[in-house]
Amino acid sequence: MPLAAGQARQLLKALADPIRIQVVEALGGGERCVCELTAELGLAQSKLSFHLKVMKEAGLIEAREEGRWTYYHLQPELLGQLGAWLASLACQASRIPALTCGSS
Amino acid sequence: MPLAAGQARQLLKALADPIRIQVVEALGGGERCVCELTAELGLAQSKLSFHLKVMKEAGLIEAREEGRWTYYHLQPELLGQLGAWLASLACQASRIPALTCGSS
DNA sequence: CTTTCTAATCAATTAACTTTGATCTGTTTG
DNA sequence: CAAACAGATCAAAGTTAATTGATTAGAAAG
Repeated sequence: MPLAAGQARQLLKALADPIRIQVVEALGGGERCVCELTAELGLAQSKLSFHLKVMKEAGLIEAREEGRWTYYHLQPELLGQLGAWLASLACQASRIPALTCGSS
Repeated sequence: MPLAAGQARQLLKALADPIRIQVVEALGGGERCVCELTAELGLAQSKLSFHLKVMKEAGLIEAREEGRWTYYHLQPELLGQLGAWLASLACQASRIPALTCGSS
């Protein structure tokens, strides 16, 4: 059982936003501090901070404080579990063997 | 390249709702008509209709009309692609080999 | 052809989420 | 310790999404 529906919902909501997708993709390249993210994505500090909070509360990302900087990184387990949850739904709806239905 | 970020966003938004997750799970068990879904989920007809529309516009589900009934079913390809997109993000963030990173 | 049934749509309300600018806290530097 | 910096937080405003009840359209049955 990969993930409860309630937690899946919170993760999906935390991902279902263009800015937050950009953040996830940026963090896919490795840990970033907030100042790097504001520069890379061209966002106001407080706006980014809001979105980081939503993502952190969903468990999608984690913060690491170092001096006066805060570094964020993806929390890959939950992302993977969400992917598996979706893949298993897709598999229920069609028996395409390439999709690793509910196994592992 | 599993899925564009923009389409992923629309799919995620279409999934990020408790009612719509219930619908997806119900449709995971196979095609259902609207009247069955209203009964199973205990929803007002117009409320369900609204959510079905959101999901259909995202490409998550498809409708099939038959007489005076409309049957809905999952569109497994997009679900699978979304799962793959998430899994590849998870893989970027950690080299857990069990997650089929970007392959196939 | 009128009634009934399924389901979509619409307008109005309500609720949820985002953005913005300001302020506040903690950290480093001079 | 004062100034500068990184970030979080907050309240107000703006925007988007969801709920509700009523209406509408098409299909089947009487």
